[in-house]
Order: sequence, then C-alpha cells, then structure tokens
Amino acid sequence: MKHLPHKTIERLSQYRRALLICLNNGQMHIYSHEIAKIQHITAVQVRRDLMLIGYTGTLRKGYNVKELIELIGQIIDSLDGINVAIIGMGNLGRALINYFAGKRSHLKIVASFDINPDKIGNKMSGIPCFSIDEMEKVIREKNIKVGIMTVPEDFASQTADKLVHAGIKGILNYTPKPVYVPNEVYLEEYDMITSLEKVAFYVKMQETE
Amino acid sequence: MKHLPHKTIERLSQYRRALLICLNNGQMHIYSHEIAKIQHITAVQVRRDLMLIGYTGTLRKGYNVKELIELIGQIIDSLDGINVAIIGMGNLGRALINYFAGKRSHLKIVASFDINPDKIGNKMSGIPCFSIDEMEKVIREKNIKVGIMTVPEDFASQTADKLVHAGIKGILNYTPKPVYVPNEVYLEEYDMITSLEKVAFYVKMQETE
DNA sequence: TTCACAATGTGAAAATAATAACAAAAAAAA
DNA sequence: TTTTTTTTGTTATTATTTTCACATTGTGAA
Ligand SMILES: NC(=O)c1ccc[n+]([C@@H]2O[C@H](COP(=O)([O-])OP(=O)(O)OC[C@H]3O[C@@H](n4cnc5c(N)ncnc54)[C@H](O)[C@@H]3O)[C@@H](O)[C@H]2O)c1
Ligand SMILES: NC(=O)c1ccc[n+]([C@@H]2O[C@H](COP(=O)([O-])OP(=O)(O)OC[C@H]3O[C@@H](n4cnc5c(N)ncnc54)[C@H](O)[C@@H]3O)[C@@H](O)[C@H]2O)c1
Repeated sequence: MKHLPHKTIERLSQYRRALLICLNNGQMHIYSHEIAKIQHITAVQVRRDLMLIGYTGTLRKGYNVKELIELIGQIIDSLDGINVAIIGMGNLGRALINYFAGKRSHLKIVASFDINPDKIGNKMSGIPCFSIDEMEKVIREKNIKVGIMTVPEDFASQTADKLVHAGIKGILNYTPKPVYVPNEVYLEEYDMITSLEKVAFYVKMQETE
Repeated sequence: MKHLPHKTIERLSQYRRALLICLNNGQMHIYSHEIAKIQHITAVQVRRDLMLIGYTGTLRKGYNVKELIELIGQIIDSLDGINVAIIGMGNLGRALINYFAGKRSHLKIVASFDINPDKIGNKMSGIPCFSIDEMEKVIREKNIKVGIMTVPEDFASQTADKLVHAGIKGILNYTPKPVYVPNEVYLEEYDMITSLEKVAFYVKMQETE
C-alpha cells in the first residue's frame, strides 16, 4: 500500500465508527452495501477503499467486522496512541472535551489550556486546565502531538505560533480565522459557517431550479 | 454559469469571510495570491473559481473587495435569507447558538428545540427554545428551512425524521450518527472525530516516514 | 447436478478537481 | 519611448477520485 487518498482516510475513520456500532449489536459480518448505506456512498466505493488497504472479505458473507476494525486501526492509529490538547476552554472547548472524554480511544485528551484564571487549575471532565503560559512545558512533558484550537479568533494566529513553537505536530483549527504553520505541521481547518452556508446554498438551488 | 463544483461553493464562502475581514480593515482591493495565501491554496485556484462565477478583476489592481463580496452573496445567498433552527440545546447547541447569534448574516437562527423542560421557554442568546413537540408547528410558522442537529446520537434518526416531516429543506448533522433523509432534503454530516483522526493519521505518517 | 443469485474484486472509463502554461494588458521602470 | 514587471483570464494538461462493467466464486434452489 503506497499511498491512500485523503478521502479514503476520512472514510476509513467513518467505516470504523459504523463497524463499532455493528460489533456492539453483535453483528459479526457486514456487506459492502450495508456500510455504503450508512455512509451515504456507493458499495463500489467501499470495496475500492478496502481494496486499497488490502482487506479481503468473504464472498457472499461480506467483511468480518472485528477483523476490519482491527485492520483500520493498524492503518490509521498510532501504535501507542496520540496525546491531544484543547486550547481555549470556552463553549466550544468545553463541549468538545465533554464529548471526547467519555470515549475510550487511541486519541487521548490529556490537557487543556486557557488564559482565564478562573479556569486554570480546575478539571473539566477529568482533564486538567493549565495556563497558556505553561503550554510549551506541558506539551513537551506530556508528549502532546495534536492541538485543537478553540480560542477566540483574534488569538488564533498567536496560539498557532505557540503550538508550533512547543513542537506540536498537528493542529485542528475550529477558529474561523485561517492560521499559518510550517510545512511539517499538519493543519486541518474547519469552519461551521462554511458548512451551514453550503447547506443553505443547495437548499436555495433546489428551490429555484 | 451552469454548475459550480462543490469545492468551489465551499471556497466561495471562505473567500467571503476573508474579504469581509479585509473590508473591515479598509482594504479596497485584493490580489488572487493574497486570497490564496489566507486559504492555503494557490492563486490559480482562486482565479479559476472567480472565473467560474464570472467575476473579473482589474489587471494589476486585483479584485474589488466590496464588489466581490456582493457577487458571492448573490450566488450563494438566498434573496431573503434563510431561517435556521438548532435542535438540541446541550453543550454543542449552546456553543453554536452563541457563536452564530452575534453574526449578522443572511442565515438567521430563529428557534431552538429541546426535550428538557428546564430549557423550554427560555431564551439563549436571544433565541427562544421550544419543546420538540412543537417543532413541526414552529418550523412551518417561522418558515425554517435548515436544521442543525445537536441532539444526543441516540435521538439522531428520529430527530431527522421529524425535521423531514416538518418540511425542512436542509440538515446539518453534528451528531456522529449518520441519518437517512429523502433525496430532496440536502444533508451535510460532520464528525469531529473524523477530523481529529485524520490529523492524527497524517501526524503518524510524518513520524514514520 | 445445474442454474440462478448475490456478493466480492478490479481494470477501464468517466467525472471531478487542481495545476501548469501562457497570452494579454496595465503599470512601472529604464 | 521602450522594456520589464506584475497580475489577470483562460486553455490545455495532469492528477485524483468515483463509477462502470464485468469476471469470479461460493451458496442455495430446482
Ligand atoms: N461556539 C461555536 O459553536 C463555535 C463554532 C465555530 C467556531 N467557533 C470558534 O471557536 C472559538 C471558540 O468559540 P467559543 O464559543 O468557545 O468562545 P468562548 O469565548 O466561549 O471561549 C474562548 C475561550 O478561550 C479562552 N482564551 C481567550 N484567549 C486565550 C488565549 N490567548 N489562550 C488560551 N485561551 C484563551 C477564553 O478564556 C475562553 O475560555 C472562536 O474562535 C469561535 O469563533 C465557535
Ligand atoms: N460536544 C461536542 O463537542 C460534540 C462534538 C461532536 C459531536 N457532538 C455530538 O453532538 C450531539 C450533542 O452533543 P452535546 O455535547 O451538546 O450533548 P448534550 O447531552 O450536552 O446535549 C444534548 C441536548 O439535546 C437535548 N435532547 C435530548 N433528546 C432530545 C430530543 N429527542 N429532541 C430534542 N432535544 C433533545 C438534551 O436535553 C440536551 O440539551 C451529540 O450527538 C454529540 O455526539 C458533540
């Protein structure tokens, strides 16, 4: 396997989520068209993705749920998990930490950071909140690789700079403000307004067509 | 203009955000490479997108910020705005309503819904919260076209069904549970875990290569 | 056994998206 | 004035992603 398409990576993560639910329901095998239906894509697409990761199902029985979860894990997860931090314990930061904390996963949120003294020193969902001034130290000590940015947008750039300086390897930016990072830091930006405007656009399309 | 690529729609929304910031700073013109830099893409890509929407800049002066904002609005916005509702006033729902309420936009959040009696009847950021039982009525009365789903994932399917039944035209699903809607309802699903796992994957890649 | 069916796996084609290459023209410099 | 530079606009090209089409094969029914 030389190189997986970006889109395939995203879908593998989604397949796994669906598969975990199946496993929970005691389902041992699943067909490509079942996975496809859950994800609103075609069965061929699923089979192609699985082909790319070299997984082979059983004819007429479909794919072994457990095996496939295992294999996807081998491909997309790091061997010893990855430590994650959230920067900015406001509404969104709290929502996220709350949401992730429950999940047992190879992605471990191990710290959060804020500038507000009321928040520093407390725990949210069991995760300690540190001062932004300690960020570099804590990131290095706790071997944090990925940072989720949920600070006010005016602080986006400087927060990204600090993260980079602290040696972070990947940033997920939920701020609507695009930031700049060196090439070796992987950056993913997501903007809720874009999603909402996209939905609105297609709604408008359908109405006027 | 016959048909705009999906990706172009997303980028137009993002260009506009960047342009609005420029306008605020008093910048009257902008070059394609400036827009490109903000969005981490190439200048050609920007020019191509603008070509697709039929906008023409001024040679050596770049694009007129105000005009371009205007044009993008004509393309992606509905004439009289679109009314939006948030379903599920939990952590994420509150974060979102808080975030959007400030913004003046053609997308107006006009209602929220919850099942919890403590929340029903109150206002959050000035937006009234109704009982989920009133949803169909309120959606029709207020002419709500788009619903943002932030209910617990176990309620995702039934909430989507209710929305569809109430005549909603587009759904933005922040629940990790994929839902099914009829073809004429536009559905966008976003899963934060996918984004985070994607970042983690590329971080791992870079480390092991 | 033979046939029909239901699934996987994959090469080839099509569709979609991004990039390269370059002409044109306005402005600045020489 | 002429040349150089800079930037847009667009065609052609390349790359990526998705879909089509179909060979293959295990299973169960006739
Ligand atoms: N709330 C949403 O649904 C939503 C949606 C999309 C995007 N966003 C974006 O996410 C970001 C956070 O949104 P929010 O609603 O949670 O805002 P918020 O104001 O509730 O939270 C911001 C938090 O960051 C902290 N902070 C401020 N400066 C800081 C700094 N320099 N370093 C570290 N922490 C700092 C604040 O103390 C606060 O706790 C914003 O940029 C917002 O635009 C929010
Ligand atoms: N919090 C996050 O950062 C985050 C991130 C990604 C996805 N999500 C997803 O978003 C959803 C909401 O997350 P949250 O953290 O806000 O959860 P939450 O439990 O804080 O909020 C859920 C809200 O929905 C209400 N609710 C319950 N049943 C309902 C129903 N049938 N109809 C209407 N309202 C109902 C509850 O009263 C509550 O107010 C979940 O599905 C979660 O998985 C959350």
